[in-house]
Amino acid sequence: MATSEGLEALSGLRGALERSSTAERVADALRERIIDGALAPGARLSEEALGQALGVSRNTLREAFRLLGHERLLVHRFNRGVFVAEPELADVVDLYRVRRALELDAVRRADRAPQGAVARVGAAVEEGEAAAGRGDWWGVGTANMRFHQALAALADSPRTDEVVRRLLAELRLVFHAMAAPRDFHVPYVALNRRIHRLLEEGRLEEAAQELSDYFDVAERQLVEAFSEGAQG
Amino acid sequence: MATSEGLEALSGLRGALERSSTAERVADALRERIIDGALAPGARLSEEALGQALGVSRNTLREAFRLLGHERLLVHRFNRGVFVAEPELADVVDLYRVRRALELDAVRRADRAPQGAVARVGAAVEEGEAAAGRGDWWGVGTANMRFHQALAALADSPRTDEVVRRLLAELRLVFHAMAAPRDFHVPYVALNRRIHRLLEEGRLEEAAQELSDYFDVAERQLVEAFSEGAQG
DNA sequence: GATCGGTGAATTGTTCAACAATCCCCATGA
DNA sequence: TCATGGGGATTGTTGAACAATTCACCGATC
Repeated sequence: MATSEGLEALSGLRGALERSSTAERVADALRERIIDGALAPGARLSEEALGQALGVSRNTLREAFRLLGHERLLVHRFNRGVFVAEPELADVVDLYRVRRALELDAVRRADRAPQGAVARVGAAVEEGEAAAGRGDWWGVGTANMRFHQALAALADSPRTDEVVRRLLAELRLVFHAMAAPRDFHVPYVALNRRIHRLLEEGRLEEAAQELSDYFDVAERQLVEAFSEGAQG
Repeated sequence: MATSEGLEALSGLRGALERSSTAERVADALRERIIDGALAPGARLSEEALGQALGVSRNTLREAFRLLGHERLLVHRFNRGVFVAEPELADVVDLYRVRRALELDAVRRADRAPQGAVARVGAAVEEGEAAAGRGDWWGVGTANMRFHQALAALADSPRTDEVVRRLLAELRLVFHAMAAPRDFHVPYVALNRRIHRLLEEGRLEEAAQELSDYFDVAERQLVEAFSEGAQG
Protein backbone atom coordinates (compact mmCIF):
# COMPACT_ATOMS: atom_id res chain seq x y z
CA MET A 1 0.00 0.00 0.00
CA ALA A 2 1.15 3.51 -0.70
CA THR A 3 1.11 4.67 2.90
CA SER A 4 3.32 1.90 4.22
CA GLU A 5 6.47 4.01 4.15
CA GLY A 6 7.03 5.93 7.36
CA LEU A 7 4.50 3.88 9.25
CA GLU A 8 6.97 3.07 11.96
CA ALA A 9 7.10 6.77 12.76
CA LEU A 10 3.62 6.37 14.17
CA SER A 11 4.53 3.58 16.51
CA GLY A 12 5.17 6.12 19.23
CA LEU A 13 1.51 6.99 19.20
CA ARG A 14 0.47 3.50 20.15
CA GLY A 15 0.40 4.28 23.84
CA ALA A 16 -1.65 7.41 23.36
CA LEU A 17 -4.18 5.63 21.18
CA GLU A 18 -4.74 2.77 23.55
CA ARG A 19 -7.95 3.58 25.22
CA SER A 20 -7.94 2.75 28.85
CA SER A 21 -10.78 1.44 30.86
CA THR A 22 -12.73 3.63 33.24
CA ALA A 23 -11.46 1.56 36.12
CA GLU A 24 -7.87 2.29 35.16
CA ARG A 25 -8.49 5.99 34.92
CA VAL A 26 -10.19 5.95 38.29
CA ALA A 27 -7.23 4.04 39.72
CA ASP A 28 -4.87 6.64 38.28
CA ALA A 29 -6.82 9.45 39.88
CA LEU A 30 -6.94 7.74 43.22
CA ARG A 31 -3.27 6.82 43.09
CA GLU A 32 -2.42 10.47 42.59
CA ARG A 33 -4.55 11.53 45.53
CA ILE A 34 -3.00 8.90 47.74
CA ILE A 35 0.56 9.70 46.78
CA ASP A 36 0.22 13.44 47.23
CA GLY A 37 -1.46 12.95 50.57
CA ALA A 38 -4.94 14.19 49.77
CA LEU A 39 -6.11 10.78 50.91
CA ALA A 40 -4.34 10.15 54.19
CA PRO A 41 -3.10 6.74 55.33
CA GLY A 42 -5.85 4.92 57.16
CA ALA A 43 -8.64 6.82 55.44
CA ARG A 44 -11.61 4.71 54.51
CA LEU A 45 -12.90 4.86 50.96
CA SER A 46 -16.65 4.42 50.81
CA GLU A 47 -17.84 2.74 47.66
CA GLU A 48 -21.06 4.66 47.47
CA ALA A 49 -19.66 8.09 48.30
CA LEU A 50 -16.58 7.80 46.12
CA GLY A 51 -18.50 6.31 43.25
CA GLN A 52 -20.89 9.21 43.31
CA ALA A 53 -18.07 11.73 43.62
CA LEU A 54 -16.23 10.29 40.65
CA GLY A 55 -19.31 9.56 38.63
CA VAL A 56 -18.71 5.85 38.23
CA SER A 57 -20.68 2.84 39.30
CA ARG A 58 -19.80 0.77 42.31
CA ASN A 59 -18.68 -2.14 40.16
CA THR A 60 -16.22 -0.03 38.23
CA LEU A 61 -14.94 1.53 41.40
CA ARG A 62 -14.36 -1.88 42.90
CA GLU A 63 -12.25 -2.83 39.90
CA ALA A 64 -10.14 0.26 40.53
CA PHE A 65 -9.82 -0.72 44.19
CA ARG A 66 -8.52 -4.11 43.16
CA LEU A 67 -5.87 -2.51 41.00
CA LEU A 68 -4.62 -0.29 43.79
CA GLY A 69 -4.85 -3.09 46.29
CA HIS A 70 -2.29 -5.04 44.32
CA GLU A 71 0.00 -2.05 44.47
CA ARG A 72 -0.38 -2.17 48.24
CA LEU A 73 -1.64 1.40 48.28
CA LEU A 74 -5.03 0.22 49.49
CA VAL A 75 -5.82 -2.58 51.85
CA HIS A 76 -9.02 -4.47 51.38
CA ARG A 77 -10.67 -5.74 54.51
CA PHE A 78 -13.35 -8.24 53.77
CA ASN A 79 -16.84 -6.95 54.44
CA ARG A 80 -15.30 -3.85 55.94
CA GLY A 81 -14.20 -1.76 52.99
CA VAL A 82 -10.97 -0.44 51.57
CA PHE A 83 -8.57 1.83 53.37
CA VAL A 84 -5.49 3.76 52.38
CA ALA A 85 -2.60 1.60 53.53
CA GLU A 86 -0.82 2.49 56.76
CA PRO A 87 2.77 1.29 56.48
CA GLU A 88 4.38 0.08 59.67
CA LEU A 89 7.99 -0.08 60.70
CA ALA A 90 8.30 -3.59 59.34
CA ASP A 91 7.12 -2.34 55.96
CA VAL A 92 9.83 0.31 55.86
CA VAL A 93 12.48 -2.30 56.54
CA ASP A 94 11.03 -4.64 53.97
CA LEU A 95 10.78 -1.96 51.30
CA TYR A 96 14.45 -1.17 51.71
CA ARG A 97 15.40 -4.81 51.66
CA VAL A 98 13.87 -5.31 48.22
CA ARG A 99 15.06 -1.97 46.89
CA ARG A 100 18.58 -2.85 47.95
CA ALA A 101 18.52 -6.11 46.03
CA LEU A 102 17.01 -4.70 42.86
CA GLU A 103 18.58 -1.27 42.57
CA LEU A 104 22.07 -2.42 43.49
CA ASP A 105 21.84 -5.21 40.96
CA ALA A 106 20.69 -2.73 38.34
CA VAL A 107 23.56 -0.37 39.03
CA ARG A 108 26.14 -3.16 38.91
CA ARG A 109 25.02 -4.16 35.43
CA ALA A 110 24.74 -0.60 34.15
CA ASP A 111 27.37 -1.32 31.49
CA ARG A 112 24.74 -3.35 29.69
CA ALA A 113 22.07 -0.72 30.18
CA PRO A 114 20.07 0.43 27.16
CA GLN A 115 20.94 3.54 25.23
CA GLY A 116 20.14 6.74 27.11
CA ALA A 117 19.39 5.06 30.42
CA VAL A 118 22.24 6.76 32.24
CA ALA A 119 21.22 10.07 30.71
CA ARG A 120 17.76 9.65 32.22
CA VAL A 121 19.38 9.22 35.60
CA GLY A 122 21.13 12.51 34.99
CA ALA A 123 17.89 14.20 34.01
CA ALA A 124 16.35 13.16 37.32
CA VAL A 125 19.35 14.57 39.16
CA GLU A 126 18.94 17.91 37.45
CA GLU A 127 15.25 17.95 38.14
CA GLY A 128 16.05 17.47 41.80
CA GLU A 129 18.64 20.21 41.81
CA ALA A 130 16.22 22.61 40.18
CA ALA A 131 13.50 21.82 42.70
CA ALA A 132 15.93 22.22 45.57
CA GLY A 133 16.94 25.59 44.17
CA ARG A 134 13.31 26.67 44.23
CA GLY A 135 12.91 25.39 47.76
CA ASP A 136 10.27 22.99 46.45
CA TRP A 137 10.74 20.12 48.86
CA TRP A 138 7.91 18.08 47.43
CA GLY A 139 9.40 18.47 43.98
CA VAL A 140 12.70 17.23 45.36
CA GLY A 141 10.95 14.15 46.66
CA THR A 142 9.35 13.52 43.29
CA ALA A 143 12.68 13.94 41.51
CA ASN A 144 14.24 11.57 43.98
CA MET A 145 11.69 8.91 43.17
CA ARG A 146 12.36 9.44 39.50
CA PHE A 147 16.09 9.12 40.16
CA HIS A 148 15.69 5.74 41.76
CA GLN A 149 13.24 4.64 39.10
CA ALA A 150 15.89 5.57 36.56
CA LEU A 151 18.48 3.57 38.47
CA ALA A 152 16.21 0.54 38.38
CA ALA A 153 15.75 1.05 34.66
CA LEU A 154 19.46 0.38 34.18
CA ALA A 155 18.62 -3.30 34.59
CA ASP A 156 16.68 -3.14 31.32
CA SER A 157 13.97 -5.28 32.84
CA PRO A 158 10.26 -4.50 32.59
CA ARG A 159 9.51 -6.52 35.69
CA THR A 160 12.15 -4.75 37.72
CA ASP A 161 10.70 -1.45 36.57
CA GLU A 162 7.24 -2.46 37.65
CA VAL A 163 8.24 -3.79 41.04
CA VAL A 164 10.36 -0.77 41.84
CA ARG A 165 7.59 1.56 40.76
CA ARG A 166 5.30 -0.13 43.24
CA LEU A 167 7.88 -0.02 45.99
CA LEU A 168 8.50 3.68 45.48
CA ALA A 169 4.81 4.52 45.44
CA GLU A 170 4.45 2.67 48.70
CA LEU A 171 7.40 4.53 50.10
CA ARG A 172 5.64 7.82 49.50
CA LEU A 173 2.96 6.58 51.85
CA VAL A 174 5.62 6.12 54.47
CA PHE A 175 6.60 9.75 54.12
CA HIS A 176 3.08 10.78 54.98
CA ALA A 177 3.05 8.57 58.04
CA MET A 178 6.28 9.89 59.49
CA ALA A 179 7.20 13.12 61.21
CA ALA A 180 8.89 16.00 59.39
CA PRO A 181 8.96 14.72 55.82
CA ARG A 182 9.79 18.23 54.67
CA ASP A 183 13.57 18.09 54.76
CA PHE A 184 14.05 14.39 54.28
CA HIS A 185 14.93 14.41 50.62
CA VAL A 186 16.99 17.53 50.13
CA PRO A 187 20.29 16.23 51.55
CA TYR A 188 20.37 13.46 48.97
CA VAL A 189 20.44 15.68 45.92
CA ALA A 190 24.21 15.98 46.09
CA LEU A 191 24.61 12.25 46.56
CA ASN A 192 22.48 11.58 43.51
CA ARG A 193 24.73 13.83 41.48
CA ARG A 194 27.77 11.90 42.72
CA ILE A 195 26.24 8.55 41.85
CA HIS A 196 25.34 9.73 38.39
CA ARG A 197 28.87 10.95 37.78
CA LEU A 198 30.28 7.57 38.80
CA LEU A 199 27.85 5.88 36.45
CA GLU A 200 28.92 8.08 33.57
CA GLU A 201 32.53 7.20 34.24
CA GLY A 202 31.72 3.53 34.32
CA ARG A 203 32.85 3.14 37.93
CA LEU A 204 29.93 0.87 38.68
CA GLU A 205 31.17 -0.79 41.81
CA GLU A 206 31.85 2.57 43.42
CA ALA A 207 28.43 3.78 42.40
CA ALA A 208 26.90 0.68 43.94
CA GLN A 209 28.82 1.30 47.13
CA GLU A 210 27.58 4.89 47.35
CA LEU A 211 24.06 3.70 46.75
CA SER A 212 24.40 1.02 49.38
CA ASP A 213 25.58 3.58 51.92
CA TYR A 214 22.64 5.75 50.96
CA PHE A 215 20.25 2.90 51.67
CA ASP A 216 21.78 2.41 55.10
CA VAL A 217 21.54 6.06 56.04
CA ALA A 218 18.11 6.71 54.56
CA GLU A 219 16.59 3.61 56.07
CA ARG A 220 17.91 4.40 59.52
CA GLN A 221 16.77 7.98 59.27
CA LEU A 222 13.38 6.87 58.06
CA VAL A 223 12.99 4.31 60.80
CA GLU A 224 13.81 6.91 63.42
CA ALA A 225 11.60 9.61 62.00
CA PHE A 226 8.88 7.05 61.58
CA SER A 227 9.03 5.87 65.16
CA GLU A 228 8.72 9.44 66.37
CA GLY A 229 6.00 10.37 63.94
CA ALA A 230 3.81 7.35 64.46
CA GLN A 231 1.99 6.83 67.68
CA GLY A 232 4.30 4.37 69.35
CA MET B 1 -9.12 -9.54 82.15
CA ALA B 2 -8.49 -13.15 82.96
CA THR B 3 -8.23 -14.38 79.40
CA SER B 4 -5.61 -11.90 78.25
CA GLU B 5 -2.73 -14.21 78.92
CA GLY B 6 -1.84 -16.42 75.98
CA LEU B 7 -3.89 -14.41 73.56
CA GLU B 8 -0.95 -14.00 71.27
CA ALA B 9 -0.91 -17.76 70.81
CA LEU B 10 -4.07 -17.36 68.77
CA SER B 11 -2.63 -14.87 66.34
CA GLY B 12 -1.56 -17.72 64.11
CA LEU B 13 -5.19 -18.57 63.47
CA ARG B 14 -5.92 -15.20 61.93
CA GLY B 15 -5.19 -16.37 58.42
CA ALA B 16 -7.38 -19.42 58.67
CA LEU B 17 -10.33 -17.42 59.92
CA GLU B 18 -10.22 -14.84 57.19
CA ARG B 19 -12.98 -15.64 54.82
CA SER B 20 -12.06 -15.10 51.23
CA SER B 21 -14.18 -13.50 48.60
CA THR B 22 -15.70 -15.42 45.74
CA ALA B 23 -13.46 -13.59 43.34
CA GLU B 24 -10.38 -14.77 45.18
CA ARG B 25 -11.52 -18.35 45.18
CA VAL B 26 -12.27 -18.14 41.48
CA ALA B 27 -8.81 -16.68 40.91
CA ASP B 28 -7.29 -19.56 42.87
CA ALA B 29 -9.11 -22.11 40.78
CA LEU B 30 -8.10 -20.46 37.53
CA ARG B 31 -4.50 -20.07 38.65
CA GLU B 32 -4.33 -23.78 39.28
CA ARG B 33 -5.74 -24.61 35.87
CA ILE B 34 -3.32 -22.26 34.18
CA ILE B 35 -0.29 -23.53 36.03
CA ASP B 36 -1.01 -27.19 35.45
CA GLY B 37 -1.67 -26.54 31.78
CA ALA B 38 -5.39 -27.25 31.62
CA LEU B 39 -5.73 -23.74 30.26
CA ALA B 40 -3.10 -23.44 27.57
CA PRO B 41 -1.15 -20.25 26.87
CA GLY B 42 -3.02 -18.10 24.43
CA ALA B 43 -6.41 -19.54 25.30
CA ARG B 44 -9.19 -17.02 25.45
CA LEU B 45 -11.37 -16.92 28.54
CA SER B 46 -14.91 -15.94 27.72
CA GLU B 47 -16.65 -14.06 30.48
CA GLU B 48 -20.03 -15.51 29.75
CA ALA B 49 -18.96 -19.11 29.25
CA LEU B 50 -16.57 -19.23 32.18
CA GLY B 51 -18.94 -17.41 34.46
CA GLN B 52 -21.62 -19.94 33.70
CA ALA B 53 -19.22 -22.85 34.11
CA LEU B 54 -18.04 -21.63 37.49
CA GLY B 55 -21.42 -20.43 38.63
CA VAL B 56 -20.41 -16.83 39.26
CA SER B 57 -21.56 -13.61 37.76
CA ARG B 58 -19.64 -11.72 35.12
CA ASN B 59 -18.73 -9.00 37.58
CA THR B 60 -17.20 -11.39 40.05
CA LEU B 61 -15.35 -13.17 37.28
CA ARG B 62 -13.94 -9.89 36.06
CA GLU B 63 -12.60 -9.21 39.53
CA ALA B 64 -10.84 -12.55 39.43
CA PHE B 65 -9.43 -11.70 35.99
CA ARG B 66 -8.00 -8.51 37.37
CA LEU B 67 -6.26 -10.42 40.14
CA LEU B 68 -4.62 -12.84 37.74
CA GLY B 69 -3.79 -10.08 35.31
CA HIS B 70 -1.61 -8.47 37.93
CA GLU B 71 0.21 -11.76 38.32
CA ARG B 72 0.84 -11.68 34.57
CA LEU B 73 -0.84 -15.02 34.16
CA LEU B 74 -3.60 -13.41 32.12
CA VAL B 75 -3.34 -10.57 29.68
CA HIS B 76 -6.24 -8.23 29.35
CA ARG B 77 -6.80 -6.79 25.91
CA PHE B 78 -9.23 -3.94 25.99
CA ASN B 79 -12.54 -4.74 24.38
CA ARG B 80 -11.10 -8.04 23.29
CA GLY B 81 -11.14 -10.21 26.36
CA VAL B 82 -8.63 -11.95 28.57
CA PHE B 83 -6.18 -14.58 27.41
CA VAL B 84 -3.78 -16.90 29.14
CA ALA B 85 -0.40 -15.19 28.83
CA GLU B 86 2.02 -16.41 26.19
CA PRO B 87 5.53 -15.73 27.42
CA GLU B 88 8.08 -14.80 24.80
CA LEU B 89 11.81 -15.17 24.76
CA ALA B 90 12.24 -11.69 26.23
CA ASP B 91 10.05 -12.71 29.16
CA VAL B 92 12.24 -15.70 29.92
CA VAL B 93 15.31 -13.50 30.03
CA ASP B 94 13.55 -10.93 32.15
CA LEU B 95 12.25 -13.50 34.61
CA TYR B 96 15.74 -14.79 35.17
CA ARG B 97 17.15 -11.31 35.53
CA VAL B 98 14.84 -10.55 38.46
CA ARG B 99 15.17 -13.99 39.99
CA ARG B 100 18.93 -13.65 39.92
CA ALA B 101 18.79 -10.36 41.81
CA LEU B 102 16.33 -11.49 44.45
CA GLU B 103 17.30 -15.10 45.07
CA LEU B 104 21.03 -14.44 45.14
CA ASP B 105 20.51 -11.62 47.57
CA ALA B 106 18.38 -13.86 49.74
CA VAL B 107 21.00 -16.61 49.80
CA ARG B 108 23.79 -14.19 50.65
CA ARG B 109 21.95 -12.99 53.72
CA ALA B 110 20.87 -16.44 54.81
CA ASP B 111 22.78 -16.04 58.08
CA ARG B 112 20.06 -13.65 59.18
CA ALA B 113 17.27 -15.88 57.92
CA PRO B 114 14.42 -16.71 60.30
CA GLN B 115 14.32 -19.88 62.34
CA GLY B 116 13.63 -22.96 60.25
CA ALA B 117 14.00 -21.27 56.89
CA VAL B 118 16.99 -23.38 55.85
CA ALA B 119 15.15 -26.48 56.99
CA ARG B 120 12.30 -25.63 54.65
CA VAL B 121 14.81 -25.48 51.80
CA GLY B 122 15.88 -28.97 52.80
CA ALA B 123 12.29 -30.18 52.85
CA ALA B 124 11.83 -29.00 49.27
CA VAL B 125 15.00 -30.84 48.27
CA GLU B 126 13.69 -34.06 49.73
CA GLU B 127 10.34 -33.61 48.11
CA GLY B 128 12.15 -33.31 44.78
CA GLU B 129 14.25 -36.38 45.41
CA ALA B 130 11.18 -38.38 46.30
CA ALA B 131 9.35 -37.28 43.17
CA ALA B 132 12.38 -38.07 41.04
CA GLY B 133 12.51 -41.51 42.60
CA ARG B 134 8.90 -42.08 41.54
CA GLY B 135 9.63 -40.80 38.05
CA ASP B 136 7.09 -38.07 38.67
CA TRP B 137 8.56 -35.31 36.52
CA TRP B 138 5.75 -32.88 37.20
CA GLY B 139 6.22 -33.40 40.92
CA VAL B 140 9.91 -32.69 40.48
CA GLY B 141 9.00 -29.41 38.83
CA THR B 142 6.67 -28.49 41.67
CA ALA B 143 9.32 -29.33 44.25
CA ASN B 144 11.80 -27.24 42.32
CA MET B 145 9.50 -24.25 42.48
CA ARG B 146 9.10 -24.81 46.18
CA PHE B 147 12.87 -25.02 46.54
CA HIS B 148 13.37 -21.63 44.96
CA GLN B 149 10.49 -20.18 46.90
CA ALA B 150 12.22 -21.39 50.03
CA LEU B 151 15.47 -19.81 48.91
CA ALA B 152 13.69 -16.50 48.46
CA ALA B 153 12.18 -16.86 51.91
CA LEU B 154 15.69 -16.70 53.37
CA ALA B 155 15.49 -12.95 52.82
CA ASP B 156 12.77 -12.79 55.45
CA SER B 157 10.87 -10.32 53.31
CA PRO B 158 7.14 -10.58 52.54
CA ARG B 159 7.52 -8.52 49.41
CA THR B 160 10.33 -10.68 48.13
CA ASP B 161 8.21 -13.74 48.78
CA GLU B 162 5.33 -12.28 46.84
CA VAL B 163 7.36 -11.14 43.86
CA VAL B 164 9.19 -14.45 43.60
CA ARG B 165 5.94 -16.36 43.86
CA ARG B 166 4.64 -14.42 40.90
CA LEU B 167 7.81 -14.94 38.93
CA LEU B 168 7.76 -18.68 39.51
CA ALA B 169 4.12 -18.99 38.56
CA GLU B 170 4.88 -17.17 35.36
CA LEU B 171 7.81 -19.45 34.75
CA ARG B 172 5.52 -22.44 34.79
CA LEU B 173 3.75 -20.89 31.85
CA VAL B 174 7.05 -20.85 30.02
CA PHE B 175 7.40 -24.57 30.55
CA HIS B 176 4.12 -25.13 28.77
CA ALA B 177 5.20 -22.99 25.85
CA MET B 178 8.48 -24.77 25.30
CA ALA B 179 9.38 -28.11 23.82
CA ALA B 180 10.12 -31.15 25.95
CA PRO B 181 9.43 -29.84 29.44
CA ARG B 182 9.45 -33.40 30.69
CA ASP B 183 13.07 -33.80 31.63
CA PHE B 184 13.93 -30.19 32.28
CA HIS B 185 13.79 -30.27 36.04
CA VAL B 186 15.21 -33.63 36.99
CA PRO B 187 18.92 -32.82 36.52
CA TYR B 188 18.69 -30.05 39.08
CA VAL B 189 17.66 -32.20 42.01
CA ALA B 190 21.27 -33.02 42.83
CA LEU B 191 22.28 -29.38 42.55
CA ASN B 192 19.54 -28.37 44.94
CA ARG B 193 20.86 -30.85 47.45
CA ARG B 194 24.33 -29.39 47.10
CA ILE B 195 23.11 -25.85 47.61
CA HIS B 196 21.16 -26.85 50.68
CA ARG B 197 24.20 -28.52 52.17
CA LEU B 198 26.28 -25.39 51.63
CA LEU B 199 23.58 -23.34 53.29
CA GLU B 200 23.53 -25.61 56.30
CA GLU B 201 27.28 -25.26 56.63
CA GLY B 202 27.01 -21.49 56.41
CA ARG B 203 29.11 -21.33 53.25
CA LEU B 204 26.82 -18.71 51.78
CA GLU B 205 29.07 -17.27 49.11
CA GLU B 206 29.67 -20.73 47.70
CA ALA B 207 25.97 -21.43 47.75
CA ALA B 208 25.33 -18.18 45.91
CA GLN B 209 27.93 -19.12 43.32
CA GLU B 210 26.31 -22.49 42.71
CA LEU B 211 22.95 -20.83 42.39
CA SER B 212 24.34 -18.27 39.99
CA ASP B 213 25.78 -21.01 37.81
CA TYR B 214 22.44 -22.74 37.91
CA PHE B 215 20.72 -19.62 36.65
CA ASP B 216 23.15 -19.40 33.76
CA VAL B 217 22.67 -22.98 32.73
CA ALA B 218 18.93 -23.13 33.24
CA GLU B 219 18.30 -19.89 31.44
CA ARG B 220 20.36 -20.91 28.44
CA GLN B 221 18.72 -24.31 28.32
CA LEU B 222 15.32 -22.72 28.59
CA VAL B 223 16.02 -20.17 25.90
CA GLU B 224 17.14 -22.92 23.54
CA ALA B 225 14.28 -25.26 24.27
CA PHE B 226 11.92 -22.36 24.01
CA SER B 227 13.18 -21.25 20.61
CA GLU B 228 12.73 -24.78 19.30
CA GLY B 229 9.35 -25.30 20.91
CA ALA B 230 7.80 -22.02 19.88
CA GLN B 231 6.93 -21.34 16.29
CA GLY B 232 9.85 -19.21 15.31
C1' DG C 1 -20.16 0.60 86.63
C1' DA C 2 -18.72 -2.69 83.44
C1' DT C 3 -19.91 -6.42 80.63
C1' DC C 4 -22.98 -8.89 77.79
C1' DG C 5 -26.42 -9.46 74.22
C1' DG C 6 -29.61 -7.88 70.85
C1' DT C 7 -31.60 -4.65 67.61
C1' DG C 8 -31.26 -2.03 63.46
C1' DA C 9 -29.10 1.06 60.21
C1' DA C 10 -25.35 1.31 57.08
C1' DT C 11 -22.03 -0.88 54.12
C1' DT C 12 -20.13 -4.43 51.55
C1' DG C 13 -20.52 -8.85 48.56
C1' DT C 14 -22.72 -10.64 44.72
C1' DT C 15 -25.98 -11.22 41.25
C1' DC C 16 -28.78 -9.88 37.41
C1' DA C 17 -30.41 -7.41 33.43
C1' DA C 18 -29.76 -3.99 30.25
C1' DC C 19 -27.50 -1.05 26.86
C1' DA C 20 -23.58 1.17 24.44
C1' DA C 21 -19.21 0.49 22.37
C1' DT C 22 -16.20 -2.30 20.07
C1' DC C 23 -14.28 -6.06 17.61
C1' DC C 24 -14.28 -9.76 14.27
C1' DC C 25 -16.05 -12.44 10.60
C1' DC C 26 -18.01 -12.60 6.26
C1' DA C 27 -20.49 -11.38 2.30
C1' DT C 28 -20.78 -8.04 -1.09
C1' DG C 29 -19.10 -5.41 -4.80
C1' DA C 30 -15.65 -3.30 -7.70
C1' DT D 1 -7.68 -9.76 -5.16
C1' DC D 2 -8.76 -6.25 -2.28
C1' DA D 3 -11.48 -2.67 0.08
C1' DT D 4 -15.98 -1.83 2.12
C1' DG D 5 -19.55 -2.29 5.04
C1' DG D 6 -22.98 -4.72 7.62
C1' DG D 7 -24.29 -7.77 11.56
C1' DG D 8 -23.58 -10.88 15.29
C1' DA D 9 -21.02 -11.71 19.30
C1' DT D 10 -18.40 -10.03 23.20
C1' DT D 11 -16.80 -6.73 26.28
C1' DG D 12 -17.42 -2.21 29.11
C1' DT D 13 -20.28 -0.01 32.21
C1' DT D 14 -24.27 1.10 34.59
C1' DG D 15 -28.06 0.72 37.93
C1' DA D 16 -30.84 -1.75 40.90
C1' DA D 17 -31.65 -5.37 43.91
C1' DC D 18 -30.92 -8.55 47.75
C1' DA D 19 -28.14 -11.29 51.13
C1' DA D 20 -24.51 -11.09 54.40
C1' DT D 21 -21.89 -8.71 57.53
C1' DT D 22 -20.22 -5.06 60.40
C1' DC D 23 -20.70 -1.52 63.70
C1' DA D 24 -22.74 1.58 66.93
C1' DC D 25 -26.18 2.06 70.03
C1' DC D 26 -29.07 0.80 73.94
C1' DG D 27 -30.95 -1.54 77.38
C1' DA D 28 -30.48 -5.72 80.63
C1' DT D 29 -27.91 -8.11 83.93
C1' DC D 30 -24.68 -9.10 87.42
